[in-house]
This record gives sequence, C-alpha cells and structure tokens, in this order.
Amino acid sequence: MRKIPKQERSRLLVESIIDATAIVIAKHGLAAATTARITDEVGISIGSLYQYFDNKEDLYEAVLERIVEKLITLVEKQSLTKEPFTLSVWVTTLLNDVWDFLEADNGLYLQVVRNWSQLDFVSGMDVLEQKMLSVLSVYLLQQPTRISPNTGDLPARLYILTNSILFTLLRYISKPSPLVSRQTLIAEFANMVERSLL
Amino acid sequence: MRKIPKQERSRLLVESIIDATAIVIAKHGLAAATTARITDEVGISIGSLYQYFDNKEDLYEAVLERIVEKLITLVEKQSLTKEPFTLSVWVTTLLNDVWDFLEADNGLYLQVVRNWSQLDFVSGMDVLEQKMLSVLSVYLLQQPTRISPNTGDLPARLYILTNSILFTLLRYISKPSPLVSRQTLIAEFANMVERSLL
Amino acid sequence: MRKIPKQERSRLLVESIIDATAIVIAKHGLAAATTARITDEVGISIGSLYQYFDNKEDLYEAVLERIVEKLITLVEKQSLTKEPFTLSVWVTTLLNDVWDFLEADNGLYLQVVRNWSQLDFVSGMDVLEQKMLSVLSVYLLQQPTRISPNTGDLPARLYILTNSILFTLLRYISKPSPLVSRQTLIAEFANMVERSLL
Amino acid sequence: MRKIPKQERSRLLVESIIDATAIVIAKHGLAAATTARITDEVGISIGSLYQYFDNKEDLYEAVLERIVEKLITLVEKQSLTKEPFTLSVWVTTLLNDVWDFLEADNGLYLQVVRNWSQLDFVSGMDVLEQKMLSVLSVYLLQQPTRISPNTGDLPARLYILTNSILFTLLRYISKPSPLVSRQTLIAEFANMVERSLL
DNA sequence: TATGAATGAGACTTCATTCAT
DNA sequence: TATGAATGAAGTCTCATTCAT
Repeated sequence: MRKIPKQERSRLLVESIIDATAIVIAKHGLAAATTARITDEVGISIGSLYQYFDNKEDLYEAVLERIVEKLITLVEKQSLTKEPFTLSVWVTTLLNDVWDFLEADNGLYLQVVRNWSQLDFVSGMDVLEQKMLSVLSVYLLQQPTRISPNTGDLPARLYILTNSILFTLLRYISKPSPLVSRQTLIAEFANMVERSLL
Repeated sequence: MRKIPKQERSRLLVESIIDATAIVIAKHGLAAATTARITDEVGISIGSLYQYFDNKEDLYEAVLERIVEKLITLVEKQSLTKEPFTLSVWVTTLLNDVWDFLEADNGLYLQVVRNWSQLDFVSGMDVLEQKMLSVLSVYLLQQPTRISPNTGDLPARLYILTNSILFTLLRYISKPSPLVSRQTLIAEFANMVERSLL
Repeated sequence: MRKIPKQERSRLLVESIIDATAIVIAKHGLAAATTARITDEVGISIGSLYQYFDNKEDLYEAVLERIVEKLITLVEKQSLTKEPFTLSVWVTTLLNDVWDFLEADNGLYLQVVRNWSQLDFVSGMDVLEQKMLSVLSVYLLQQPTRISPNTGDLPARLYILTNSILFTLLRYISKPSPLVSRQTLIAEFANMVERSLL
Repeated sequence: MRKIPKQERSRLLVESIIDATAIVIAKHGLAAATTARITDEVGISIGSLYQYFDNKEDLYEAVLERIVEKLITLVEKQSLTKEPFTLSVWVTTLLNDVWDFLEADNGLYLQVVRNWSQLDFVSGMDVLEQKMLSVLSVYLLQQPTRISPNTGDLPARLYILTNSILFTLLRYISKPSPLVSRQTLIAEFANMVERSLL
C-alpha cells in the first residue's frame, strides 16, 4: 500500500515521482520503465522511491489514478458550463479536450494509457463511467422534453458510449487510420451520441 | 518462424505450442507466459520451442494470427448466409458468435486478446476492419433502398463501429458490468449499427 | 577420436566437411561456426557430421591439420627448387607463397588461423618448425662456405625466425599497419633471415 | 564501463573483478570464464558485476587494458634508466622484465594474453608498438654515431621487431621448446635487435 | 548410413527490492 | 530520511550432442 506523505516536501516529491514515471513510460515504453530509470529522471535514489511506494505496482496505480483524475476533471469542467449547449456541441468540446489532454506533452499520457491492460487501467474506467453516467443523467434530466421516449436502457447505453468512444479514441490516437480524420471521428462520435440519447 | 514444419508431426507440434501459449497467457497472464512455462505446458523442452520460433515475440504473433483468423472466419460465415436478414439480426448473430468464441475454453482467447496492446493486436485489428468494411459494403449495396441518403462517411463510420464494438465487447467480457446484461449489450450494439448505417 | 573413412565416398564427404568448416569460420567467425551452420554449408544433416567426427574439437583439429599440411607443402615446394638461389630470394618467394595462400579464397585460411589460440594451432606450429628446421639445415649445409662461422645456436635461431615471421605475418595480414607495406614487410623479413643465418 | 566507481570501496571491487577475471581465464581458459565463475571467484553476486561492466566484453577489455598498461610501464621503466647501456643490454633487461611479468602469479597474465585473438588484444598491441617506436627512437637519436647508415625503414623494422619478439615470447612461455633455453632466446632477441638497428 | 527433431545444461543479462551506512 | 551498492531469482536464447526412425 502506498504511504501517504504528510509533509509538503514529501507530497511534492511523490508528485514528481509520478510525473517521472509517466514520462519514462512515454519515452521508453512500459517495459523499459525500470525503477532505476524513473529515479534517474527524478534525480533521487532508488531507496527514496521505496520510501513512498511499496512496490512498482503501487507506483503505476498512482499514475493511472492521476490520469483518471484529470479526465474526470475535464468531464466536470464541461458539466459546469453555464451556457446552454446542444448535446452534440457538448460531446465535441469534451472530446477535443480529452484528445488534447492525451496528446499533450508529446503524448505523455497517451503512451501510458495505451498500456492500460498491463496497468489494469480498466479499473480506472469504472470511475470514468460512473462520472459520465451521472453528468449525462443530470444533463438529460434538465432537458426532459428532448429525451426520446424510447431511449431504452440508459445506463447500458451510456456504458456502451463511454467505452466505445474512449477505446476507439485511444486506438485512433495511437495509430491513426488514413481513412478517418480527427474532425470526422469526433463529429461521428457526436452524431452517435445524439442518435443514442435523443 | 524459424523452420517450416514439413512433417505432419512437426505441424502438430507447432499447433500445440501455439495452443499452449494461449493457454498459459489465459491462465497466468501475459507477464507470466515464460518460455519455460509454455514448454512445460506442451511437455517439450525449451530447445524445441526454438526449433520453430525465432523468439517469443514470433510465438505471440502466431497466437494472434490464429485468433484473428478465427474471427475473420466468423465474419465470413455470416456474410455467406443465404437467408435474407435485417442488419440488426445480422449483427446480433455475429456478435453472439464472436462472444461464444471469446468465451470458449474458459475464455482462452479472451484472456489473450485482453493483452492486445502488448501483443500488437492492433495490427490484427486492421485485418478485421478491412474484412468488416468489405462484408458490410457488400451487404449495404445489396439493399440500396434502405440506405439512408446521408450516411455520411461510410468508411469512417465502419471504423468507429468495428472498434467500438470489439473493444467494448472485450472490456465487458473480461469484466462484466452489473448494469448491463449480455443480451442488452448485444441488442444495443445492433441498435447502434442500424442507427449508424440505415 | 576421429573415424577414418574407408570408402572413397566417405573420404570425399569428410573433405567437404572440413572445407565447409573452414568456410564457415572464415565467413562468420569461430564463435558462429556451429555444427548446424557447418552441415548446412555441406548440405548434410547434423547426424552425418557425427558419423565422421566424434565432436567439434576433432573437426577443428582436422581443419588445422589440413592448413599445416598445406603450409608444409609450400615449404617443400621451395626446398625442391632446383635452381640456385640466394637465401633472400628463397625467403621472399616462400613468404609470398604463404601470403597468397593465407589470403586465398577471401582469407579463408587466414580467418581460421587467426583463431589459433582457441584452436590450439600452436601444436600445429611444432610441425612447421620441424619442417623449416630441416629444410633450412639442408639448404645451409649445401652452401657451407657462406655460413657465418659464429651463427651460434642454429636451432634456436630457426625457432625464433619461424615463429617471428609467421606470427607477425598473421598479425599483419589480419590487420595491416599503415606504416608498412607488404613488400617492405617481406623484404625486411628476408633481410632478417640473411642477417641471422649468414 | 557502466558506472564509474566513486567510493574507494567500489574502486577496489572493480579491481578485484578484473583480477578475478584474469585468474579465471588463466585457470580455466577463456571459454570457461563465465560470469558466474568470475563472480564466484570474487565472492560477489552476478548483479554486482553488471553494476560496473555493461557486458562481459567490457570486462575482458578492462583486463587487457590493465595488461597493456603494465607492459607499457615496464618499457617506460627501461627508457628512464639513467645509466648508459648498450642496446643489447637494454633489450635483455626489458625482455627479462616482461618475461617475469608474464610468468608472475603462475602465468596469470600469460594465460590471458594467449587468448589475444579472441580478446582483440591486437588493438592493445598498437599501443605497445607506438611506445616501443617512440622509446627506441629516442634512444637511437641519442647515439647517432652508432646508427647504421642504411637502417632502411625504421618504423617497419620496429613493427617487425616488436611483433616478432612479443608473439614468439608468448608462444615460448606458454609452450617452451626443448631446443631453446630462456637465456638463449633472450640473447638471440638482443642479437636480432642489434643486427636490425645498429 | 542418413536424418533432423529433440534435448537441456548453461550462458548472459535484467531489475525489483533490500539494507547497511 | 536518503543513498545506492548489492543481491539473486528468473528470463531468453544457444548449441553440441543424441537417438528413434
């Protein structure tokens, strides 16, 4: 289990270790993300790493946690928008934000997320789904008139949408298809969401 | 592959090595799929493994190749159906077949596919997409009247559908959500396809 | 111990195995001269190799034996020359012959000899020395008037000359010095021999 | 070298690893000088070896470097002698020193050097030649009157002398000929040098 | 005799983790 | 708390040799 740092200095150190881990994974791939390389990147000794993380697994967990947190933040940012918006606009904006986040820092987080299976990223997905579900529910409730009467199983539909969009996005960003442009992809997703929910 | 097995006996051996690899990955996870464990599973010596595969990577490749082949076969089987069918029925049948295949042998192939990112399964996806694209194109051309005039970018849409469905399926089968049943999931996918293409 | 082939066909096979070994060593280096590569080169099975050689060591021994034989032949060819010659001419001619032999077939034998230490080539040297000693003794006896009265320890001197020349030659051919040309080197050796013996 | 040892303790460890490597090569031959045997000899774990050397090759290189260094030191020691000396005396003394060095510690370094070809000792020879060339040049310049007018190509001659002497010495020490004594050999070498240079 | 698939000891190397300083 | 040298289990792969066919 991960130790919870109490002092400010330690907290910063933990942050920079997590940062470094993401950087190293992005730069050299997960297989080459050794404790030595990570601590080199931070400029601390291996021993110090183990001061804050019991083992590498915990470290990876922390990295994923942070990514999920950031994704959640993006979703929340959207949900807090005060302006009125169509669902399509909402999705487009959100996806662009997510895309930019994944491509930021030379694909730093993208590289990390690509290894989700090894990293048990799927457990992080649960939180995301939860968030999407609640945010979209709120949104849809606010616009009752526009809800299609036969939307069917809303949770199931949201489950499918969230997973479909996120995984396809990941796959596309890490290996774009020449058949599809970013714009088209996002537009199609927006379409898909509207068709699914309205 | 290092050596092309000429005799029947060798061909069977290669098959059983690939089988064993899948089994070991499924049982212990990719990280634990060591050459020793694999050859133990077959009951041969490590040396024999290297008679037929240059390295572990090649072995993994062979496993993926086989899975993609089988998935392709399922798609083809559907496409050859002579009976008239609605798109929805077609999708439902195909997805049930795929599902059964992935769950067969205690989720043997499912477990393997879950590690797609490490295994470069994505390259296998290309072949699948190609197949789906051509099969569905043929189908849609046969029913021109039913094609929605504004289907938009068909390749893009198929790209999205194939990826969305396959990855979500994988994720669900490997960790089912209590919110969604298999039946619902497949029904929703069928819906999604119809809404997308018709 | 090496089996002695009795039939003509087998004798030829043994020859071609020895040839192939030299070729493989020259092409890929001693470390890469595996039984598989050697038998591939001959076009026979590994089993057949072991029909004629009990182990790899025996095979190497045979290769060295043959090289020493060929060198001996060169020396003998010189010693049989009927024309009168100066010692210097004799040495020059011999060294040119040896040089050509070592460089023949893309340095086939040179590469083999370079690995003398692993190959226990030194034992082959004994035979060469013996030969040189006897050939030169004969020569010198034939020209008694020209022998310096204080030649000192003739065997010792021949030992030194043989070894000095051969090893330096090997070193030069395998990695020529920019400071010295082939011509100079041979001329200097001829000089050295004359100064030593006359 | 992977890591430059900063602390005295590590420096000593690196030294003892190099020592052990030489010992193991001398005791069991180069082929048997495995990382396991070497670290056993030092009494450390294999991992520790790899803290300081990237691979076995680097380790061998370090061993050779040290030997060449020591040989250079011997040459330098001679060249610094203040007393006047004849070339013959100079060579005799130097060769005796080299001989003693090679035979020290039960032929420790001799055994190592015997494997020069695999060990790329030849590159070490370059340094030695360079040294010999400069040292002898200085000597010869100091005694201009005694230089034979027709010494011819001095660098070539020194190249030949250095190689001839060193390789013949190695061969003799590792397998002495009954025809020659150490004393005779050295005396003959001294002769050879005088005849070559004066 | 010939074949070549099978063997398996053993080589090199990596890297998460520990612990004395 | 921080350091980083040391550990050693475990992984991948090679290759001389055997032996059933």
